[in-house]
Amino acid sequence: MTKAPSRARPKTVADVARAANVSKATAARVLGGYGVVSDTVRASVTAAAKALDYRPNELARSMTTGRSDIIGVVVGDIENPFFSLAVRGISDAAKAAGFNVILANSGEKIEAEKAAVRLLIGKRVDGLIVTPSESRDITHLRDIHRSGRPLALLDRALPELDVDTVTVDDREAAIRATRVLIDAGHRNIAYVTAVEGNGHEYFDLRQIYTSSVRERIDGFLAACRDAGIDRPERHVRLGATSFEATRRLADELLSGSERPTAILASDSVIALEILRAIRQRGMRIPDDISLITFHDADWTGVTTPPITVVDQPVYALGHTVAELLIRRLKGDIKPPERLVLRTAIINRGSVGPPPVRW
Amino acid sequence: MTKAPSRARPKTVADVARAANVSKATAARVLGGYGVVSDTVRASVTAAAKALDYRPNELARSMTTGRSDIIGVVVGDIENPFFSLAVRGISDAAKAAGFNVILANSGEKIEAEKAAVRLLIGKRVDGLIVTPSESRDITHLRDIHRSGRPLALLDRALPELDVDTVTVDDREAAIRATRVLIDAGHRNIAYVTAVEGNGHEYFDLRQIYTSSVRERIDGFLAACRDAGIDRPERHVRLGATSFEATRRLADELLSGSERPTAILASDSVIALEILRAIRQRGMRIPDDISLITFHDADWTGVTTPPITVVDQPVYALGHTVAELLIRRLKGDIKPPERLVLRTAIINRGSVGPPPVRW
DNA sequence: CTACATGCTGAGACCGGTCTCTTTTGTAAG
DNA sequence: CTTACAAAAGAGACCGGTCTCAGCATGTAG
Repeated sequence: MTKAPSRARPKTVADVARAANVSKATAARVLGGYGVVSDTVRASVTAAAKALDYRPNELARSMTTGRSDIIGVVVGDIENPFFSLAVRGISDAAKAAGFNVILANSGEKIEAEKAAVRLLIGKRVDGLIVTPSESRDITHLRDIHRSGRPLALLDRALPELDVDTVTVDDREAAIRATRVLIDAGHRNIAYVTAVEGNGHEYFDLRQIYTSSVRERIDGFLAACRDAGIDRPERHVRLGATSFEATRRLADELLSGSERPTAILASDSVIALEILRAIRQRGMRIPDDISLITFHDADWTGVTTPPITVVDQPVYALGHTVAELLIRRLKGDIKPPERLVLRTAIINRGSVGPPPVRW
Repeated sequence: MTKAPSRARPKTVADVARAANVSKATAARVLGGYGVVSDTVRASVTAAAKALDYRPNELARSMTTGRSDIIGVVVGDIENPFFSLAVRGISDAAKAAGFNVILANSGEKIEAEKAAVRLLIGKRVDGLIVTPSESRDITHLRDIHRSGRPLALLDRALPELDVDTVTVDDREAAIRATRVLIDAGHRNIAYVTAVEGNGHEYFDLRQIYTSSVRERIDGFLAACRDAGIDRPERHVRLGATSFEATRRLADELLSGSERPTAILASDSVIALEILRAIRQRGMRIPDDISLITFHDADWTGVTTPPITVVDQPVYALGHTVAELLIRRLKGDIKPPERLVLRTAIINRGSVGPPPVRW
């Protein structure tokens, strides 16, 4: 039987000091590992601390020091394997440097993102890593910066915000992926992405407030135009923000009269849902339709056929941005860096020539 | 150009009080939303706070109140979709009740788990949810409990620790899954699981210190013995703790002279690696080998054939344990509950009769 | 023997909130 | 015009650490 929750007040420095017959200041020096103390006193304080089972109150500590050794991370969606892997990169880098990580989910909602930032700032994290869900409303990010706390951006850049940023070459990646499809003979290629949009069809690039999404669409369009494809923007589909939405989008796409012969998906979660829709209609990849997706999610290698992907250095993305932030936390005052990591296409079996119609 | 990190000292209650020409106590009442203040004063304080861009210092706040409105969560591996989904369940329940969540990863290492618990306790979280990585060394968990902070256990029970616990019917689930294979005619079934073990082959159930793992193995063995299978423990493989280890295990299994005709995997990450190994050898499912895995990971439905799985109510697992903890945080003093959620088999296409040899 | 540097310890302010207790103010009854 | 009493505002202690500064003892050089 475990002891009843006695709510025993945790021991404090003062308690230890009393037990060791020294002043609070001296006990604090030993316990906090600063200043200078004689060996004899150190020993007796340490002994008293152990006897009382003393644990420092990190709250009080970081209230006076102003440091918490914590990095706050706000990501769009932890359930997306893209982010969980990036977070591991961040955690590993943080741990190596003696920092801890607090994670908060924004669900890609600007309001939740603001709330998360407010929370983390309130908890006095030393610095933040954010995946900004949009570029229109960034006052909360400006505030972080203004409060003197370092901020670093992950996966999405904000031109107006001059802070350390790590992204991938989204535009290039989209061009290369699109070219793979074009080279295979496709002319009717759909691009499906997760950004919230008003209306799925027509759009203006300036309506896309997430840099990575915009870059990719831009690359997609460029590659299409380059190949002489007419009005490629007709085939861009926005709004794949949930299972259901993606499913609806995919169904529309596959049943329409101008059914694409190839689809490019902007992340593996979307691709999976599209794949399901394709399967359900009894269509075959790559004979009936070709598919490429961003993010080399682990399952993409085990489907039949395996899926051709844009391989992003996700772990490195997280690891690098954390390193940048930590460097800043340690007092580096170099001008902000904007790193762009390279992606690569992994050719597997999901791309073939377009089907010949009657 | 954003303003240089001016390191402007954040505004405090005292600053606001001064600006509004009231006492610190009064300003605090308005800002903290407690006590009673006249409407006029409230208005002027609020205005001053806005003008100064005041943000409360949660650290200082929770230092005096003793509450932080934070739930600490320690899970084995955030990258495992099982845990990310459970964490979403926790987060949703927490958010609904006005709590925030701090996440820490133990990597299934007991030392990291202890460090994480120490950190969270130090940060004075209000309560903890832990997925204990083993049952031998639980002093740190006892300590949480002793310090008066509520603790709840997720997915893994500890008989010696009488706290709120939510698990699934692991033993039953394993029995049912094994029966599916037995009913299909299999007699040589391997069970592959992730627990750290000294030696992969022989083992004693008492050597398994993770309750869910033990329960499942127990169920597997029971079902096998029930079917008259001789020494089924020969076919239990421990140690699938990493990509590489799992791969090695799978290769051994598939190349051995007593190659199993069916495999039961204890989680989807393991199953995926086994699937890869099977594919690479050119073997086909279910003709050459049958496969069932715990956890209805999203990819299991899109492979060819789709994989038969043990569907665990993962989201509910997280949601429920969080609710239990929150109830306790709100002062409920009922005796601890141990909830066991039900699982179900989803029959898909990865189980067939064993192949006939020559 | 005095002067001064050095090492160690103690006293107490401080961080930014909360909260108790006291004082002031406003209002209505006598 | 008091008096009574509630409502509102203020003063200051407190939480548990850190950190500055002062004090004291000892060591060493002049």
